[in-house]
Amino acid sequence: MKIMRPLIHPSIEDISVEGILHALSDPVRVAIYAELAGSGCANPCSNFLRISDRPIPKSTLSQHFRALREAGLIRSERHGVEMHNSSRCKEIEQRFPGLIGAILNAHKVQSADRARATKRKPAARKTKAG
Amino acid sequence: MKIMRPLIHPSIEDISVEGILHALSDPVRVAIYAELAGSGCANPCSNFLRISDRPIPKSTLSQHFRALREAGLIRSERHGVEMHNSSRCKEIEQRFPGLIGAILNAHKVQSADRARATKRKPAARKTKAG
DNA sequence: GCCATAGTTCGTAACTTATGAACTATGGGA
DNA sequence: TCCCATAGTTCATAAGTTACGAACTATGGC
Repeated sequence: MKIMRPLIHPSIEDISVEGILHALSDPVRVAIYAELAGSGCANPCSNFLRISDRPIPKSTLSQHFRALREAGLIRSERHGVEMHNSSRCKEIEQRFPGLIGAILNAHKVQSADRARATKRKPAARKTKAG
Repeated sequence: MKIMRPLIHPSIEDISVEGILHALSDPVRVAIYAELAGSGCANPCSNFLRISDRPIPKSTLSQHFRALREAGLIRSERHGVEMHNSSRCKEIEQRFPGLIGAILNAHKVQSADRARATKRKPAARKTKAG
């Protein structure tokens, strides 16, 4: 029988800057994390199946949540059939003051810039830069 | 004959948060970048051959500099036989205020924590977490 | 021209990530 | 209690990324 290993949540002193930056260096994961950090309450994974322009397969989503969890960014708890995912931002704020806020703010700036650019020339999509 | 392609420096509006975070999610690259951002003057690549606990092969170093450069974090200019690498932190500060400062500060916090931990049990090395 | 120094490119082996298929885990009926 | 539906995980593997030695380019000095 397949093993369902327990959820891993690193303790605060085992969270690394590199791990945080790596976890948030993926556009889907920052988007998820921004949403979680913004909303006060815990969100199930399935809320995020359509966070990107194309729907995300649930195996992929599951791996993204694992990446965020194991980097120490979120806490996941099973509640019945679904997962309650919430940001660990207060703990991280204590260890690395200002880090999460600055990243989320930069992400917001970038989203706003992109929304403006898209409004100007709506046909241009999928460009990596410019 | 092999092509030596010109150095690529993205313009400020083409710099992405994800790109910055990815570039700085590598321990060698944050260390290099922290050094460059801290020192006022431009540094050649060869200054960093021994920044890590084990010496970094120069082909690897070259790729790390390329990653930093193409993420928009540094500017590299050839001066004679060597490269002058300097941080683009002022430009980035304009686009993403507080981001670089928070990351460098977190990196400093983490280095300090690790130095203390190493002093307590000096034999334990190479552990990823704890 | 030739050598030394600094850095880049290329090939490839090692690692990482994305995803479909098959699975586990839980709760709600019948 | 068994069966089904829903939510998420694991596994296999294909696709993509990274590290590094060897061979190269580029520059300056003699």
